[in-house]
Amino acid sequence: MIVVETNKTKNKIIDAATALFNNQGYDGTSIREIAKLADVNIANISYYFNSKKGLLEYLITKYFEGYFQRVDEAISDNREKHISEMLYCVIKSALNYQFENSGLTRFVYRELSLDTILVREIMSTYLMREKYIYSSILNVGIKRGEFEDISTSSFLISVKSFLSTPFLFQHYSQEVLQWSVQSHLFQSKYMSDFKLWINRYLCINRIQIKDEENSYDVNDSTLENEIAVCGVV
Amino acid sequence: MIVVETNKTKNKIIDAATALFNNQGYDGTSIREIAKLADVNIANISYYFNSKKGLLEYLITKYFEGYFQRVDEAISDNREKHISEMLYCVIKSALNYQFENSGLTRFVYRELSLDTILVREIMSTYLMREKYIYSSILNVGIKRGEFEDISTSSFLISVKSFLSTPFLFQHYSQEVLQWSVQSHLFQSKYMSDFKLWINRYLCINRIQIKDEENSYDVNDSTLENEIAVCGVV
Amino acid sequence: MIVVETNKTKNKIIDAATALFNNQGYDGTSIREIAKLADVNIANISYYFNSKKGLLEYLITKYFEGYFQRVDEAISDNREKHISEMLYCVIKSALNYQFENSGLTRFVYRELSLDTILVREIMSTYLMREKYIYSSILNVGIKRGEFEDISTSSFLISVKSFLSTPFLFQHYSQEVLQWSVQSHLFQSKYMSDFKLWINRYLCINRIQIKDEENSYDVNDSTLENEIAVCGVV
Amino acid sequence: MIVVETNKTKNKIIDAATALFNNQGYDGTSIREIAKLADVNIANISYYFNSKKGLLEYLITKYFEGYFQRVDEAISDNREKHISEMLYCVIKSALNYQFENSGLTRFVYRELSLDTILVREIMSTYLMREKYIYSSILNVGIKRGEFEDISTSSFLISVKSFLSTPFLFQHYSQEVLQWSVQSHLFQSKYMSDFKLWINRYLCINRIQIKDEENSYDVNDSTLENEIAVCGVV
DNA sequence: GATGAATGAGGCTTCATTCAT
DNA sequence: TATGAATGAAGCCTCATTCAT
Repeated sequence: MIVVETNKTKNKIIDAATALFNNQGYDGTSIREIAKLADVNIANISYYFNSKKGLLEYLITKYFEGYFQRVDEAISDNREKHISEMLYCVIKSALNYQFENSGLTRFVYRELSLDTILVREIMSTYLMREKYIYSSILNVGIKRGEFEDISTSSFLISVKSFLSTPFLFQHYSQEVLQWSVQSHLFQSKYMSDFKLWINRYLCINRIQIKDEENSYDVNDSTLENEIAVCGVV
Repeated sequence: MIVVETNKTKNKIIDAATALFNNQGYDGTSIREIAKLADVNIANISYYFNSKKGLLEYLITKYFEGYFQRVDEAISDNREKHISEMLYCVIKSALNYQFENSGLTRFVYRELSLDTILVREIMSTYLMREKYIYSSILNVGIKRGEFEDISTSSFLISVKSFLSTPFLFQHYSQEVLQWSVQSHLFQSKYMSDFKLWINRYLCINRIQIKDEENSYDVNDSTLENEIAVCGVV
Repeated sequence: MIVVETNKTKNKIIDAATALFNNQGYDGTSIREIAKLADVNIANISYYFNSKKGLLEYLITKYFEGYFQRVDEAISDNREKHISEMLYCVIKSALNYQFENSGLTRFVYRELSLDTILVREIMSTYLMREKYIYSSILNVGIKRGEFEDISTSSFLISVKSFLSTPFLFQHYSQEVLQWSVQSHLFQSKYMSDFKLWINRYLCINRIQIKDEENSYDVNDSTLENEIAVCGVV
Repeated sequence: MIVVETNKTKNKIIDAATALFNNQGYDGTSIREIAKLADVNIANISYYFNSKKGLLEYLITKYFEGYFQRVDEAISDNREKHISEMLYCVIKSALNYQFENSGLTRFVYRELSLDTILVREIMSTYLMREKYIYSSILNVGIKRGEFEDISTSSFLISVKSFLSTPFLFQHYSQEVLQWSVQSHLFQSKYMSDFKLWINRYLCINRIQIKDEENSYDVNDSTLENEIAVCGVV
């Protein structure tokens, strides 16, 4: 019996490229390095992705496809809830996806801060789509009288800022703050901060957002201790 | 009378490099491009900065020296005030500095998200110093009973996130949100959001932060109109 | 039948580099020139030798490996003979090797007169090994009572001088003396001079060194004529 | 009173250039290095010598002028003596000059092993003149019946080899043989070897060459000890 | 599928030199 | 006499890519 290994080489390239792009940036990484880390012949990169740029586009596309899949699922799964709860769940799903693909995520956010043709293309497709999703949620909330009447821009900048910070400052957190954004603790705390934000900034009347999986409570003494151990508090 | 032109060529290089690094990233920019944009011979980059890396280090150093000068001034000028007012003024000064040097700023924030030796050095010097400054303000506030007892890490990540977002998402704001973060309107609004954050998250008792220069009022109808024109609201 | 062409490009580079290094010196030759003379793309030098310095090291290593192979063979083949005969045969082999690779040889001798790290490394390996070989021969000769008790240093400097002169003064011989050190005549005469040196300086009792291949006799009238033709005598 | 310092800067350049050309070769040395070692502005090299090549030519010319001055003096001073004694004294003077300028000497010998236009020019002038001098001495010796009838070429190659070896193998002697060719001991021994060469190869009847200054005797026990100390014997 | 050879373009840096002062 | 600014050319090397196998 022959076990078909679905494209071992291709996956090795993807993993190596993600790691290197993440740490050194796209332009700071050569395909030579990628091939070496992947333990693969250089020509394979051209073979599978046509070019270095093709590899970049593949990774970004892969990132956004996964992102929207997760976000769309979250929307479907939370149709029935209050709009603030839905927003919470959507952002939580998005953030979870990002944490599961943190290397890819940091790299994509960094790359999107450039002014290139590729970036402009991404903005006019994926980011427009994302804007549509989040602004729709906002508008529904406003219409239903759940949310304050804040501008789409303010809302979106806040959301994007919230989603990107753990990744763009990942290295800073580790080196300067000695605090791992990858830890479960951080992620719980970060989500509860978002809950706070929804309540204090967005909602007209405070509501109780239920969060089954993650029953993190800021006053939970166990966690307090964990934080203390981290030497952060 | 002799007019001293302080090193025209060097400044032309600095300006060109800042613009290109800002848009294309450090690794995405060649010294040939810089020399061409600066309308200067390529060898001058070596002459003035030794190497491309030397130019990078010069710009980053220049950025942080200006940053700390502004921040230190703000601290000196606001010694007498409430600590929450002081925090507000310091952040405002920092943000003003960044807006005045927005190209340099975006570039520095992006570069700091990499894992390089240079970045590690910067973190262990400039960012440690910055951490010391902001965490001192936080601790004083906590001791005086003005601030909630939140962790240094949470505080710093919020501050860094606040300071960086307008720059890292500058292009996104323009292309996707059609909203210029460079506008006076945005900057006023952004500062008033920070005032809100201090009051709602940080301060135990809400206080009235006075801000002479910037008497921006969210309900000011003129500005509302301006926003409408921007097509954002 | 498949004819294996052992790396045509690599060999073309080697030949071109040898010729140019020989005439212009290592530092006086650019890899552009080498590539041009070899009729090969410049990047192949990096591809096959990593760097220009790598090419240099390759050539020097190649030279010494060939040199010691020849010398070791000569030693093995002449174990049974008198030590003075053995010395003669070893030096003859070495000199023959050098004449067969005269371009490489001149270049290596010239390069070894520099004070570089590479030269120091070569000295502590290859030249130490060479010293060991020749000084062993000397010591055996002294112990057996065949050779005078002269110092290792004097002996080695004489030997090195003898081996290098035809190459370091090759150009001088041609231009100033109109005498080709590459000619069979020169080489025969040079070896017979060495025979003389062994007899007059080194050996306590004059012996008759037999030299099958090279039955050159200084009084041979044919050769005298050849010399006359050369316009040297 | 103003003391005229005869061109301090020029001399600093000459010294630095000699040292660096000696160790790294002409092509291996940049004018930047020279200027730095001389602690002088780069432009001064162009100012005093027009170009790097001009500096090279200046040094080589300087070398040969000094060389011929010494040789001519030796010839004048020893007109009355036996021709073999004269030869001895001339070579001794030449060698002394070379030892006094050993840096320059090694560098010149190395450079002359190249095939450049400059070298060809030097050969057709200085080296032709040198050839004339030494071959005249040889011919006079032959005519007078003092010397064997050997070819000019053989004679000149031997002489050149003798004059150059201590310099071209200077580094080799130090590193491999642990023997300083700069020492007075070496130079004495080397001259007495030359005396031997004259007697055994060149002269028909052995003569006693008198050498006032340098009464070195191979059997002198003091020197034997000195040699022993050097660890060479 | 995967590879090693080979390439042209362009990377950064250093070169020797010039010129106004 | 001496210098700092500035330059064009060339240095070596690495880049991403192609192609025959």
